[in-house]
Amino acid sequence: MRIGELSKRTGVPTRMLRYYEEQGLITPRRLDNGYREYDEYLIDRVHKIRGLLDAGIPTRIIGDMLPCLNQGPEIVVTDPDPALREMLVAQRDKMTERIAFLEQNREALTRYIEAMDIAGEVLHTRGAR
DNA sequence: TTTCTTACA
DNA sequence: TGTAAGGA
Repeated sequence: MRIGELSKRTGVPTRMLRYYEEQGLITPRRLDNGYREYDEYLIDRVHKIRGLLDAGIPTRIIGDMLPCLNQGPEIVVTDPDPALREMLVAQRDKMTERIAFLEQNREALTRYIEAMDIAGEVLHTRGAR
């Protein structure tokens, strides 16, 4: 498929798909006319990239992680890189902090929504509109 | 019509 | 990221 279809199927703007390519995150083939040709599996890859990006992980590290993403639960590491390991541990810790932060905000939202519902109940009780 | 590259906001 | 230019 070409970039337009991949964009529709992943919800990622073509602009970003070209950017990911620039960063070495995806490498589509080229058609004779120079158009990019993407394989089906890249849809999943783009989704994973989005997930990591949304989690706040820089594209540079995502590039290092990519080989792990394509493998299932049984990850096979051929060349253990101590430096990369350090980066990933640091990223994981940041992610943990982020999750805790999000949980707090989720609770705050829940409380506010409840307050709104209560206010709504009052209006109904009064028969107001 | 869709995509391409480059470049600016 | 969005958008514009100038082609194919």
